[in-house]
Amino acid sequence: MSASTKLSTSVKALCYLAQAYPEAKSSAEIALHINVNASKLRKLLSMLVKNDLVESAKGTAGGFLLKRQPSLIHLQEIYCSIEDRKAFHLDVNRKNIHRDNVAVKFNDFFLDLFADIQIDIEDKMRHITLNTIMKRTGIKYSYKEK
Amino acid sequence: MSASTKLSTSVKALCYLAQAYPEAKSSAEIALHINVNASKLRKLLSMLVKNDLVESAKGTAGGFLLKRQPSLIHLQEIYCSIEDRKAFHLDVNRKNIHRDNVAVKFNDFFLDLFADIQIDIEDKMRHITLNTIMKRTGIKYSYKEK
DNA sequence: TTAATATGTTACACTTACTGTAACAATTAG
DNA sequence: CTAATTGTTACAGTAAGTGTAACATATTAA
Repeated sequence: MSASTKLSTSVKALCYLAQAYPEAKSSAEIALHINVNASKLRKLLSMLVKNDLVESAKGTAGGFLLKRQPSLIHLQEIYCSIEDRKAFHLDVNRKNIHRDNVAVKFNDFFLDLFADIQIDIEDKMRHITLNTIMKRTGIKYSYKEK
Repeated sequence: MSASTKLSTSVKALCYLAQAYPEAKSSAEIALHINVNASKLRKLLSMLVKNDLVESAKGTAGGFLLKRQPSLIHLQEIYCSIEDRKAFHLDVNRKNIHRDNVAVKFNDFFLDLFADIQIDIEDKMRHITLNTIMKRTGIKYSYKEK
């Protein structure tokens, strides 16, 4: 699953949970609704659980529940929860990093550049909340305090 | 070869050509110097030739030659020459794009977002020239008009 | 004309990564 | 105890990436 697919799948699932709130939804039901494999979805959701965006309960009446209201969940959190490898992953050739000083400086240069780019991307995402996305896509907003 | 590896390899090769200017260098010699496979390097260089950053000559006295001075070559050109797939390649699930209106709006949302990010990345790269990189990495600048 | 050299492209075997699905242990509720 | 559910692992099948070699094309020099 590419980074973009993972991100959009996660967002769709979160929107669905916001809609369903405060009712918990099973991975099977979410998967059916957003048209992905339930097992795959559980992998994504488990990461969102670890990052405190979603809570989960096992067992008969279990399922997934949004842990925060949509206006307090931004895209950067979602992205960082599901993706540790960066968009512009640095895999500059490390074989010759000890060859000479110039190779090291090249490496440092690109490392800095890619880090900068990564910061820009995350800044952009930090300003987009789940709420924004729901309004933009016309999803009915039914999250209210328990 | 990942996007970042392709980019840094290309930049190293271009710096070497700037250094060697106006002498043409063969792929074998460049490859030896920057420690990559010559055939692979030729693939990259052929793309730079098509995008007018480098000129090439076949035959005995052939090789590759920088076509523009380093201050007039910026990273965005190099990046776009060797990479048509975008850093944040959109492959949002297209299977269910016809399912309903919400899926279409989700798709549009992410398409816009990723396009924005791409523009930011390319803007950043547009402000970095080969000259900048050479200075930063301490490579001697020996490009002069023929 | 022939030999040598170089680019540009194709091919191919090898390996690695991705994909989709299933399976199952752990946990919970009734 | 049974049914349901999460969270994780496994696995076969497929796709993608990797490194190298091979070769057609072009050019120069002898």
